[in-house]
Amino acid sequence: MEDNKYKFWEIEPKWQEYWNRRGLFKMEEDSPKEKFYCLVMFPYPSGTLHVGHARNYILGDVVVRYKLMKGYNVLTPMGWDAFGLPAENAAIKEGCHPADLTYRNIAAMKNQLLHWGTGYDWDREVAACDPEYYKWTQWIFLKLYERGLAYKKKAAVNWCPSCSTVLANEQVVDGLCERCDTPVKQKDLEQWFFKITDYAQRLLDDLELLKGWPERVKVMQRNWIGKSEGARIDFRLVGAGLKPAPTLTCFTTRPDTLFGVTFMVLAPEHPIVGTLVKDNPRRDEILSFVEKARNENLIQRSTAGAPKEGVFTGLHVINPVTNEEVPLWIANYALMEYCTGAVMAVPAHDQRDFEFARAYNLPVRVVIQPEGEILRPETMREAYAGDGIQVNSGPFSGLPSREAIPKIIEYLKEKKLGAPSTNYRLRDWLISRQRYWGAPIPIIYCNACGIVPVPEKALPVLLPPVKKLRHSSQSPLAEVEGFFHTPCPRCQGEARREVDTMDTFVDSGWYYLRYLSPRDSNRPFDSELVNRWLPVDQYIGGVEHAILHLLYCRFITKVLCDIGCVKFQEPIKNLFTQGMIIKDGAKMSKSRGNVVSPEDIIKKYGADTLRLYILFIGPPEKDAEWSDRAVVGSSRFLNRLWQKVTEEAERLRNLPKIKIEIPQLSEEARGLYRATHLTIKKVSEDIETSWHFNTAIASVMELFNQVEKFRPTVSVSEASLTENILSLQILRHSLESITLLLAPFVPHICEELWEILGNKPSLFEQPRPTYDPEAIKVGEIELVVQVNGKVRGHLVVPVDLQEEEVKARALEDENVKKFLDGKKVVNIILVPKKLVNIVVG
RNA sequence: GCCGAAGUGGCGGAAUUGGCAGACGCGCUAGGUUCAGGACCUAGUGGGCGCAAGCCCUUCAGGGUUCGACUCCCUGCUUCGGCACCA
Repeated sequence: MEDNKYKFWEIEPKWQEYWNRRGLFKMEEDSPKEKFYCLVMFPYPSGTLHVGHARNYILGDVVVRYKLMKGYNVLTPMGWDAFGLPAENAAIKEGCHPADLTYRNIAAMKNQLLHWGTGYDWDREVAACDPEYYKWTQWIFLKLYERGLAYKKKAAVNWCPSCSTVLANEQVVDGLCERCDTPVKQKDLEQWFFKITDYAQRLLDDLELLKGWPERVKVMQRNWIGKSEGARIDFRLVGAGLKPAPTLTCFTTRPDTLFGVTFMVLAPEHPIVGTLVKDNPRRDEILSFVEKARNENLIQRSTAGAPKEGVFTGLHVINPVTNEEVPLWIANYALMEYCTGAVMAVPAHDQRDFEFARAYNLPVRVVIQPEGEILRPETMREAYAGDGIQVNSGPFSGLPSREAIPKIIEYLKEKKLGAPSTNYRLRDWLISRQRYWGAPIPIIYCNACGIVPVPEKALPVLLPPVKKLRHSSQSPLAEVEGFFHTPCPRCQGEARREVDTMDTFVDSGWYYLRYLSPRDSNRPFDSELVNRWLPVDQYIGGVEHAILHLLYCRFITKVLCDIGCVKFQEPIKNLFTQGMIIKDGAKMSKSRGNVVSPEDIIKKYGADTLRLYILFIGPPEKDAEWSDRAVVGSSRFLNRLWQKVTEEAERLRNLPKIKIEIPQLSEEARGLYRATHLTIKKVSEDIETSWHFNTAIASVMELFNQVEKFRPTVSVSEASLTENILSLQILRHSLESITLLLAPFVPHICEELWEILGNKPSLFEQPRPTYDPEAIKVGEIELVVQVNGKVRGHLVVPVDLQEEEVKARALEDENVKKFLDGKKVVNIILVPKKLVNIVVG
């Protein structure tokens, strides 16, 4: 039966072409239907997509097709996160232009997506490296600049010597460059920043609004923002002979330990250090320590548990509440980036201070005594950071430490010695990159006018062609004279362009807005459309973007909202973070050589098998181990389904339509009808409530196993003609239901089978089946009978049988009786429709 | 160190207002079909005892609550992820 073969290689291109022709994935501009914006994280055009990426896009496609069948007006756009380092590095290596490489990769990856049957509105395609796109990335920079949210400062920045660029804090992992694992160095450079810290509190507060986000992502963002509440406390510096005596302010979350301060430490980078060493007899010692600490590898210096080192300044500060003079040190564990760079040290109650005190023989003073033990400085082996009762704390002695905190803050405030303060770990977003392949920062430096933003109408600042890219320690654009040489837009005098480009996270921070009017050359996005279509109803992507990308999107949206360009505070209503696909116990990567190519699977089994296996592999939010062998299971199932439908099609297609009346069905047909509707219910619930497509598919497989066993009534007698037709009708109903239920998962084969069964395409314009409550009603149910919690028998009873009668029948069961023999029935527990448990003593 | 998630057959995984543990699939075993290989079909498949009916054990370990625990509580172990000299 060669004809009956499941020819996926013919079917799949045919339907892909059909959907495209029919415009199935085009959003309808004016439609009374409810909108649904389904967004998948746009890929970086690296060259090829592996099955891990496929999971992302297939999940998105399932949602899109499901929503189409539910009658939504669906927006399903796709684009390319096309600027970035890898393309530039590859271009240097190959001696070509990154644009050529990028567009070649885009073409290849687009082709992949087409073959997976994932549906997008390709008319809305965007690429971040397209001048028509980055023009508006630059526009966003200008808007932030106008509001004082983009600023330039000299800062010690993270410098990757291998990528020869600055990295954002977020791109430094364990002191190493996120991309190439090179140890990151500190370098002082003039850099552009976005003032995301202004939005720290709002970014934190509004996490509450994100009901449709996974909890773990919100927790990660919360930790990243890192809010700490406490106080700023001023300590007067003495001994330097300076008048007036300068004040050193430190931040603490534990004002309750203030009476236990026995010294203070400054970060080596603290600006006051320069002043302190003047006329200081210890000058050389101090400067050599500072020099050493500043040159120390950032990884070592900023790792918990690293040895505490410092140098005494010879100077003292005054504890504002005790008026006691305590020594001032400079120590490697104090960080200039966090808050004021000065730390009041309480060795008894802070582990780092404790280690430092022990190393340099500084006093330890206990001011909080825990319940049930007495701390003695001489015998302490570590700091006690918990709660307790205040001791040696002047007027606050005797108070529980929790209660002392607000009282001490209040006291400081009254005496003008300090103030309540909130601090965040979040730093401003460093966006300057000394690289070529990114959006140029639209700024001009004029000798006369200073920093001048490029006028909006002069956008885009185009990336100039370059002859040959190479690795260098400065921005490639600094070598293109025709680029940086420019008249000042204000005075027309001689001026210079900024030669740095923007971090690519700026590009991806707003792309979801551009999709609504991707070809509009007059504005970045159409506010009216954007306000109608956003927030994004469903965003799908990898959890690796939980912090950076998603935080930046939220930030940019809030800024645009403040400017009045959009009317919503949060861009993403529902977020789904899918798990990784693991191979041989590790993440797929070219260097590991464990990449599974979707194309290989498609060639052998077809795109629908690929899709089915990826969806069946496990719950989509969890990581899953890829198994080449297990793929055949999905292929087998589709083949069996194909065989069954094509075999039955002949007699089902021309079946006279008779309304299904449950009472007229044979027992077998009624069973199948019921199973069909239970499956419809189960699949709908799995999709709606949990996205557990693996169990949805399993239940369809179960139903299909039952369909294969089903034998329609074939009787010759005139009287049973209706029964014959009805039983075939049920078979047809089951097969059609299976086709409709599976359609979002395996769309090609389902379209084909739908047509073979005598229906008109596209089945995505069909409503999804809903379950018939009548169909799943039953007259009899099976109960479990337990004795002392162990299953001893089963009981089939009418649903509405009286409780007493059910109990009586349970006691009659032969096997149950064996366990009751000679024992006393203490209790009988009856769970309606589930079980009877007989408790014996 | 802090925060979070998870631990169930040979494997991926099912089962949650606490109610038959192991659905579905892979693999494996036996049989059929096939010139052969593959594909396909039928039956079986957590461990132990038994001809069978059935019985005992089993959801990381140990305790607890309950008529009943993979599910809830406590203690511990392991794995993974995030943050980390953040004052």
